[in-house]
Amino acid sequence: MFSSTLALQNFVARLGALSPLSNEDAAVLMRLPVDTTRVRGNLDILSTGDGFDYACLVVSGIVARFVQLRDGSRQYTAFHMPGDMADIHRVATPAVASSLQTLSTATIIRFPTKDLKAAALASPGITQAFWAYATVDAALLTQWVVNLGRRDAKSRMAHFLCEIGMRSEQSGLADRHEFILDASQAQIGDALGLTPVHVNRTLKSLKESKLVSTDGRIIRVLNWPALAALGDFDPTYLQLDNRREAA
Amino acid sequence: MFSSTLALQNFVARLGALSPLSNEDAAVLMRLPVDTTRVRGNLDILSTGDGFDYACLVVSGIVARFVQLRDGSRQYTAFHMPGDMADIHRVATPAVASSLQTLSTATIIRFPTKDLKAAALASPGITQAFWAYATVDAALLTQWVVNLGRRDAKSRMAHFLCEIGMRSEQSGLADRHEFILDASQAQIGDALGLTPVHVNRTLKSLKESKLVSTDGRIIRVLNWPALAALGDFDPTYLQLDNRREAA
DNA sequence: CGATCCTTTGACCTCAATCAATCGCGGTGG
DNA sequence: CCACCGCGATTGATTGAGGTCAAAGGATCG
Repeated sequence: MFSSTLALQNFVARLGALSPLSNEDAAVLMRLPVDTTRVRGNLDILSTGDGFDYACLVVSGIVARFVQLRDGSRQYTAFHMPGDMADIHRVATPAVASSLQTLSTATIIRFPTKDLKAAALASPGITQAFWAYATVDAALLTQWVVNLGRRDAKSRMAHFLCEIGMRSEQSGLADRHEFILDASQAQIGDALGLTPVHVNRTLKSLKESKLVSTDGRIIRVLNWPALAALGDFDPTYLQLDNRREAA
Repeated sequence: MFSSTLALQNFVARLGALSPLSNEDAAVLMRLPVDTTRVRGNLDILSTGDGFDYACLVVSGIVARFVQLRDGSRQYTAFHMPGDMADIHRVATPAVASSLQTLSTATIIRFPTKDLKAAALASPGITQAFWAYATVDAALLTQWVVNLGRRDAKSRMAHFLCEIGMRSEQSGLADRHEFILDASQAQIGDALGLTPVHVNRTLKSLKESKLVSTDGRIIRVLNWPALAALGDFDPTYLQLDNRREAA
């Protein structure tokens, strides 16, 4: 498992990979007061302006960002995995708050927005890094748009699995060929714009094509190249630390 | 029409509405060298790392951000209207470049990324403002995801028209009840994830319901409340300057 | 005044939604 | 220990929204 410190380290390392961060900057971030909470699954983490204002770092589990429609249905707009900071954009514009929900049981660290803001104000390097981080988040959103707008169910699912696989690998918890996707098929549907039933059928079809297999919520990718091809997946947008790739 | 200076003023005013900007900061931005270009429609403005690196401010027309798939089809991920700065996120992470295309003939101002970056580095206020601006852009992306993921064609179109209407009004060029949407139905389809044929039918159906009428590329909204209700449209996410609303 | 691009409309088909039932599993109380 | 319950996964039958294919009108422009 992942400890709180490791999650924070992972986050800071990714910031540093995106934007130069001095040792002092990194140290400031690592010294932020850490308030770790275990949250049960399927719970809304109301982060909308109820006075107590925080961003949250995922330690374990998945924290999903969503928009709720009037009819009660939800569209997930991001899945935050361990090491990801959800809602960092609140530092820039508190008014644009998003709703967060745990998919399964999760561990998170709450950082008061004002602490993060103070850190940003005190150091241009930190501001730049936060912004760069938020930019990558927006790049994921962009791909999500493409996925929903232009791909059919199988291709969409393939792209989604590839993204989750790469990001699981990045978090250091798994590798792209075998990772846990701790979400129900209904939740996956709310991410992909599909009904639960069709998520099931789509997965079934991917299994029949020997692209993936599942074991509970463990996803095994049997044929990564074929899955990536089906999903038209190009990982560039994830802005992974390619220093590791080069090694 | 809109002059280059007005477009820049509009942009700086919006920045100021999102994040406090000192007079000095605003003056610095207004003094940026302005290189106005007229670009014919349907042209790609390749902004992907070909050495000459710039962000662009829209003066007239629509500049669309898109992702191109292997099969050549496109998904638009943003429509930039007059007064909008496209691609400002390049200041934070040049690696995350997006492709831009003019829909119809447009006038744009190219700002070398390095000038914007220099302005940001010189003033924390400008950095914050740029970041806040990028955050609103991401909020639009989020809505785009919801629109594609959860709404059927009529509702999707309604939401889209409401957004474009509000933003046209914001640019000072039109009002939400009558504005120019200078895009072909095929281009609208590439934004909404619909085929050109279905865009046509959807519009037809909105006209039959007396929600909108069109005259060439002029959109007239006949019943704003009904259109907004159909599209489940809540303009909060646009982060418009509500000082004007209050007046 | 042809050429080209865009809009509009019709006929047909397909992918995914909907409706409905069954199955399997982990928890829980008698 | 076992019957019961509830959630999630799975599957079948049917429907419907939107895609595809094709052709006919309008505009605009050299």
